[in-house]
Amino acid sequence: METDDEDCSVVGVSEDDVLSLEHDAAPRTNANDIAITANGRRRRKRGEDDMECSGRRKGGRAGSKIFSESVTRPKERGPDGTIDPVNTPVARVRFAPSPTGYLHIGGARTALFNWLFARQQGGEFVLRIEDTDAERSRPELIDIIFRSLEWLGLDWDGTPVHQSERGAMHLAAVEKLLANGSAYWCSCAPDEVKARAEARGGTPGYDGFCRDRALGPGDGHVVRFRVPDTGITAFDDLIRGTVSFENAVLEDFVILRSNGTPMFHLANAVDDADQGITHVIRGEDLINVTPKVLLIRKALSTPGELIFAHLPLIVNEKRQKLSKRRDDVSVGDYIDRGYLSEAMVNYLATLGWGPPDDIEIRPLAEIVDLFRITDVNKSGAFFDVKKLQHFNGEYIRNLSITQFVSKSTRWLYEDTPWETDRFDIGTFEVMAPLVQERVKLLSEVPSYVDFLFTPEPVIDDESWQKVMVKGAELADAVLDHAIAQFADCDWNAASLEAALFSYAEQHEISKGKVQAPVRVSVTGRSVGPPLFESLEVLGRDETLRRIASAKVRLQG
RNA sequence: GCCCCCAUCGUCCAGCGGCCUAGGACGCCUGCCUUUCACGCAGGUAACACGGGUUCGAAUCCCGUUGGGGGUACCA
Repeated sequence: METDDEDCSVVGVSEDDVLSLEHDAAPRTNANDIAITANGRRRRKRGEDDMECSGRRKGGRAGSKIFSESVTRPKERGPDGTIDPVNTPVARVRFAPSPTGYLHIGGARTALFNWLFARQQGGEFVLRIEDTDAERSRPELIDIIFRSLEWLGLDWDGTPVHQSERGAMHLAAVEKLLANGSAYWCSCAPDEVKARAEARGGTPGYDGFCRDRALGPGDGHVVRFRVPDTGITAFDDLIRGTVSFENAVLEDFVILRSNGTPMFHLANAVDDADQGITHVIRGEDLINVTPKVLLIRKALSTPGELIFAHLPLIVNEKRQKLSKRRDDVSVGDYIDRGYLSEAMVNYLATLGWGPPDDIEIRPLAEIVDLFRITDVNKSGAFFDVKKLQHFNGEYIRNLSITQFVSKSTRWLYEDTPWETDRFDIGTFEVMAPLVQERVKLLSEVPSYVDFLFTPEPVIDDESWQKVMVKGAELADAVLDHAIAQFADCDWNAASLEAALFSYAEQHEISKGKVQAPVRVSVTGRSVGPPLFESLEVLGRDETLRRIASAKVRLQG
């Protein structure tokens, strides 16, 4: 089939949004020119306005604007905007996971880009569970996938459709294809197909053996689609331009299994049509199945045309597609490690796309506004956990104390280094602000406050070695000084600081060196929250007890 | 093998024929701030894969090479 390369300009992309880039900046109108490149892709031209935007980044954290207000955005499109309110159908996209595993990073990104596109277009984002393969589908995973999407904040429209429940419709389509000659029954067993392929020279693929045998249904029979021998099947991709395949290289693929269930291509083509899907946004790993789906649609006389956008793959350090098996990519695992969904979604949005003003960390509402599917990259993107962590740290620091405490809850009560009944939320709340600005992951929270809730500090060997053993002489002297001073000074951070650092002044030693032995004695580690606040919270008796105990240990 | 896709700092993104002595972010390094750590601040490091065209002019357009990835199932 020859797909007339129709315009992809049905895609509505608002180019006249009013942005408010900083709280104190007056809203400005951004009128950007549209240019259509040779291959039909819409590109956005940067105007002077944009230069002005990027220069408006001083003050505040560079590249970060979590605090900013969400943008105001007029719903109506400009006179020469891309949405024709009368003739353009509402964009309707779908995320179609198959429940063969947890939602992983790649799936999350695909869902996100679909969601971004739908929300920006004022269209719909629907879910379809592609569970036609009963062997591999695990129903219990469906709910986990939903919950992961909810965690990410990607809300969907309507009720998710389960492909497995639409068998009748798929079968009807197969009947139709059989009836109009676009498909035929085949009795070749997989190993027969393979054997013949090897025999004729190693080129894999089905040889069309049963094409004209006029077989009917039967045990072990499948239905294959009759791919045209000539011609090309092409489609326009919003990200890649025109992609075309010669029909001759496509084999007659199976559309109905011998157990009577439909294959992915068939169900996919039928359901997209039935659900009124307008745009298919998915990973590039599916680009090769597109001609098959297109061929089926044509043979079924499906009206309308799908618009595709194949996203670049997210890859691992070896530049391979993320795999559930070898890579650590389950969204659930990231939740468990203390990533904030806002940070995850924000980071995912920067994989394959970047905002025109280079400000990467920003509220989702702004990303919805700025996102252009046509500006998505073509090449694979490495999932950089380091950068994700940086985003996460930014988001954590921008939480209110209340939010921080609340989001830390599960790390305070589950699998903690302390006995639950020794934990005191009030005590934690005092320390919270000091912890919040130091962690990149919520899972790190316990290590900053554990010394307050365990009977004894958990001694970190490396810290002990460095401060107490190698610096034994100083440590001993400082500890003696601390014991003497702390015995009767006022018990607050300021007094404690003055009391301890008087040693630093007397002996002309840096404060850093002086505080170290006390820190290790009391908290077990050489790093942690500010020392004097920590001591104030711990209390005089326990502080003195730990210092004395450390001295004993130092001796022994 | 065959088909498809891709190619700018280590990584992510910007670049849309002159504004590029290639910009931002993460990372890394240096310094400042500082009771540790972290934050913050000021710097630094570092890239147009290669070869041909087209053009007055190419990171940007075209072709090829090389490299990488994806697909090649009665998975999706």
